[in-house]
Amino acid sequence: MTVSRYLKDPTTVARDTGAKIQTAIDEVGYVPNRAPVMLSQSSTKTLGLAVSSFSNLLFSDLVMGAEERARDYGYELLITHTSYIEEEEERKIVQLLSYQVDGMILTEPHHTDMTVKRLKMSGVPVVELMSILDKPLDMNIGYDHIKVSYAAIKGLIEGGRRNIAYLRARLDARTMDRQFGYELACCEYGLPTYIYGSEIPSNFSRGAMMMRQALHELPQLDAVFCTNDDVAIGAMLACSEQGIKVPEQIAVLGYNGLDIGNATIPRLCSIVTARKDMGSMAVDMILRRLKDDIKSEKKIELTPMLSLGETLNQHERNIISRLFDTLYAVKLPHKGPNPLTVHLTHSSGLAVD
Amino acid sequence: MTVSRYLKDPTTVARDTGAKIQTAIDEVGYVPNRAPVMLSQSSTKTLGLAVSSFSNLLFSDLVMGAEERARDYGYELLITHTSYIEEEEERKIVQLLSYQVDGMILTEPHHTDMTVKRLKMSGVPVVELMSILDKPLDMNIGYDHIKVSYAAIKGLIEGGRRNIAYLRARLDARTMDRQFGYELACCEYGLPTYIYGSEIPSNFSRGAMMMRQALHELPQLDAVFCTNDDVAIGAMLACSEQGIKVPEQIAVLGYNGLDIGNATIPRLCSIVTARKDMGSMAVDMILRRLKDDIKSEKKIELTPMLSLGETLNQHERNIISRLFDTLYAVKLPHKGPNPLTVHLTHSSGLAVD
DNA sequence: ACATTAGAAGATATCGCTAAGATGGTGGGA
DNA sequence: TCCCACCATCTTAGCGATATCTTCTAATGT
Repeated sequence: MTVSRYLKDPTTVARDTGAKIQTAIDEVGYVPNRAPVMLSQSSTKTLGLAVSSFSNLLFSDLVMGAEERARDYGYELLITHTSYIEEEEERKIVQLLSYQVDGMILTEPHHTDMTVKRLKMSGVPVVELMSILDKPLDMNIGYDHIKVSYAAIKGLIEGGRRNIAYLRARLDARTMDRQFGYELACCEYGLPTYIYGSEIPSNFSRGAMMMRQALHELPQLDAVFCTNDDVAIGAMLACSEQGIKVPEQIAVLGYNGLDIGNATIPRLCSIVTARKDMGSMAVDMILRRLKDDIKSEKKIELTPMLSLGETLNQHERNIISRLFDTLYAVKLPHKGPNPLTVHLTHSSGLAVD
Repeated sequence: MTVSRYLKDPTTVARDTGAKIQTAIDEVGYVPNRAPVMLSQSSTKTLGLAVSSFSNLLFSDLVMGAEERARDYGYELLITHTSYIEEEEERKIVQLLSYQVDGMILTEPHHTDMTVKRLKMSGVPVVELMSILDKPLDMNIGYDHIKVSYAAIKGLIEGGRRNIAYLRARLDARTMDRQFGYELACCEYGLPTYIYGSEIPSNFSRGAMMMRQALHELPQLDAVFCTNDDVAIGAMLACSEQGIKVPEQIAVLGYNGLDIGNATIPRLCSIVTARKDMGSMAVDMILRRLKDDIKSEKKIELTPMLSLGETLNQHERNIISRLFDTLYAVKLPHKGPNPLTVHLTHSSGLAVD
């Protein structure tokens, strides 16, 4: 008991007793067993985070954001990945719950029935990240990828592009959302849609291969919308290989705004998502809920930005940026500054414990 | 108790009792608490894996290899990352040990004294991956990056290159090993060394920037050895931007053999490390140790391969490949097939439980 | 010298699961 | 009819940290 008290707060123990304890701890390399804490009903100061993949750089930023914020408040993360598969997510969520996490952050929009039941019954706060959902399990932060893509394609069209292809990779939910927004915009303007997908498992090469195929089949092609930046870089490589000028002949638009896009010449123009911020905001949301159980914020829809890359011309970038702003003004209940900023300012004043 | 028995093996319980239990479990979304298992001294069927980073694709392959193999034997992984920092590794290893893991896989070669003590005293099997170490904590699988780099540079020199630069990124141990091998080879042939490093935090852009600087300062440059494939791709982009022909004017050699390198034109020639295999071999090693405590294999030095990329010419690739083979023949105690193959064949017959 | 008190250390019970052993209830054979 | 065997289920104890309560120790004032 004295040891326990010493570990929690050394000043509650007599000085020389504390010294003896510390010596013994160093001697044997003692590490507390957290099982008893998990057994008692008390908080484990641990949050679970199930990202879709470790091989997509998208999620490493998210992990960093969540982990930094969690550490600020004395929380730890248990991080796992679901491979974009519902059944895998189910397994991993069982694992996380079995460790008695205090909260859970998820990045996939769809879950098995059993997963939903377990999360509801466990009573832990849950944040679903990445996409805005119609019926979130609990809390939700993300983008409406349909609307975002619709606005981006609309911007390309209003900027003068007429034959826009969509290059997609893995068939996850977000890829389909983007496709839907793309089709919506093309349809509205009576323009044709060209969709390319490939089964080669590599995003980078996949992008190049799809682009080669598109260039081969569509001499009239003047823009490509890529489901992510890896695919977009691949597409750019294919263009440069065939001597096609970007953006003069073909515009290339990426999604997520990963660092990669800043290394190419020209730099890739991409729809930037606030990955790190989503991670830290999710932790904030959960901790606030744990602290005073106020269900204030349940859903935060974010507005993307457009990166400064030159694979769209200036005029097109301006149009899309303006459409993104409209998007936001239309969607949110009241006008005001960017919701991201509002939230971060607000939450930075959050005091947990 | 009956519930416990049912969960472990449903046939040990009367059929209708089992049905009632299952109904109740589904009803409440029951998830077992693993704290009691952690409390008792019994195996948790859990291994800890501390990779250096989630933002390096290198490690996602490693995670996949380890996780698949672990699952085959009914084990789970707790995955965390150390940001290449010893103190961060110390924190994360305390976390993993506090969960009573049965084994530990690490990817960093250096540890704090306290970390070493804790691992030793905990008695869990430890595998250090990536580099061959002089004094491994316990078991060890990896490459001798000094020798590998030395052989690669020697091959470039014997192939006719005279002004070879080394482009490095983060100053981790493996980067320094590669630099040492590079310097050794250049020194042996009386050739100058040119080392470029940058503080820009992005690997991809960093590679391009370093290469631009090298091209500017070194008109005589005829080869670059890159500490990883991200940097190498960046270097290739810089070459293509300045109209420099690869490999005719400048050879580019990468390290790790990530998929990215197969999407470029020409494809990147890279030193391929068996990342996924290292993950699964590490799990094998630990499970074998746990099973029968035979300390048979303690250290496995792997031989790299050279990818088929065209950023070196055929002649150069042949020389380096031959040197890699020599490397292996020299190093291992007896001649024979590639140790990787040997091991995998052997371990695939491993029966745990 | 003794009473009082603050401060330090100890005792106890608890969490959920499971190994091992105990108990209960049924059917079949003598 | 009685007893035993067997299968199904129940009881008990124990893992390690900690909240709470109790006990011990030593120093101070009178």
